[in-house]
Amino acid sequence: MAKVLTSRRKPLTTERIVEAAIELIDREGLDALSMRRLGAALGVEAMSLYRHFRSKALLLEFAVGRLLAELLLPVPGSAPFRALARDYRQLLLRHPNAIPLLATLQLSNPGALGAAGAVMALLRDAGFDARTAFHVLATAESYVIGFAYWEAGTAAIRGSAPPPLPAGADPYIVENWSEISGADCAVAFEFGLDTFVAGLERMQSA
Amino acid sequence: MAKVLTSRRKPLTTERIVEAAIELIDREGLDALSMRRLGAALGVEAMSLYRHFRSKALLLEFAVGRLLAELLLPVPGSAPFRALARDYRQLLLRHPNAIPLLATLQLSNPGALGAAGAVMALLRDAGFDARTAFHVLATAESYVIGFAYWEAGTAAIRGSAPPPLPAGADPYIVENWSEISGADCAVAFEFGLDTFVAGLERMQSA
DNA sequence: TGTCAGGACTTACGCTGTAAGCGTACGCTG
DNA sequence: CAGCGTACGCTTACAGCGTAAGTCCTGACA
Repeated sequence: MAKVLTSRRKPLTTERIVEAAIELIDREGLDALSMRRLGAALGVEAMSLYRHFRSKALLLEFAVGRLLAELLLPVPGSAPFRALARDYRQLLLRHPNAIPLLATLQLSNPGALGAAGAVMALLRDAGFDARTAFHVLATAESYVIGFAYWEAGTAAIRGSAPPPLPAGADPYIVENWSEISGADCAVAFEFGLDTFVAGLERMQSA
Repeated sequence: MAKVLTSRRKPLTTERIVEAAIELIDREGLDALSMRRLGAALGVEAMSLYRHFRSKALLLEFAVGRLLAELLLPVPGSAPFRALARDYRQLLLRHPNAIPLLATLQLSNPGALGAAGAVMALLRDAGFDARTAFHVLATAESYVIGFAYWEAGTAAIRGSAPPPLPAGADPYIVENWSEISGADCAVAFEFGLDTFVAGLERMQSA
């Protein structure tokens, strides 16, 4: 099985392809990831990639798994619930072009299952039953993913200078436009996180 | 300006195009919306659409605006905060194929600005300052959008029968697989909403 | 040395968004 | 009623996409 390639060209492997795909997505965006361009980045023709992945969709699935592996999964016994959400957010900030990929991931993806398992174990240790833990997981994941989209959708109004107010906006928005356009995403994220955790504690104590 | 077309063909208008686009997305999915197919649905060539929209992206922006118009915006004085989130969720459930469109909408979109203004006015009446109202809006929108993705990403495991457990899953997941795969999305959504509102109340009273 | 197989390459098809230019028929003006 | 301007739909064309099918080279082993 051991290959000794004397050829100058490094052999194509699934790992190398996935790595290059993520690199290309990070650098040039999701739309820039075409099989031809990915091949070119690897010094290879597009069709050669199909030796290793049946389809582009499958390749992307592997890329998602690879990205999720960057998550620092919680050590059992620790209770870094906030830290976990923050860590996931950091992952999305490191790979903003991959957000749609992570948003549409299926729970059946091995990487996702691994992460979900770790989080649920954490929540079990905190005293949640399985179904509630699943709900908490759903809520947290929803929030982090949704917030990433919110951040992208409001990025345009967060330029250094308060941008020109779009015409026809609601009076209350006009009145507070500088306040709004000056909002800090990190603060906004923490606000939602605090609110959610406060709600969890209140419901747990009730 | 008034046109009296004696021709048999109804004239193309931006409204008719947007309507047809949404119809096509709902019926056949976002990927099925190509300029050629949209043209065909309207009895027209693809390039004719460019008389009315400079690009496909612009057309989609209008479609988003049109979809947001379906939202039942709150009457000032009422306090249907939960109802608003639910209403947005219902919109996404009515147009599941358009979720990526609504997720990536820019706040500069007139439809989005209108909705945001109404929600912020509602929050002001409830006693929030502008910045906090903006944070609440961000959190709520994030949650609803993110939850739609969660729902899509877990749809596969919610078949009528507990689906085959993927190999290599975490033991805790294996143990509670039936509990997990039997989870009800409506219940999960309400759980997160309750948690969030409870947190808001607690932070407001503190 | 002969054979085999794995992996990269070539070609080709139907699809995409859209730039550029053409033709026609309507509605206004004289 | 004649003629014109222009709004608007049509045609052609191009580069790029995912990928099915088939070819060919090269290294490994008998």
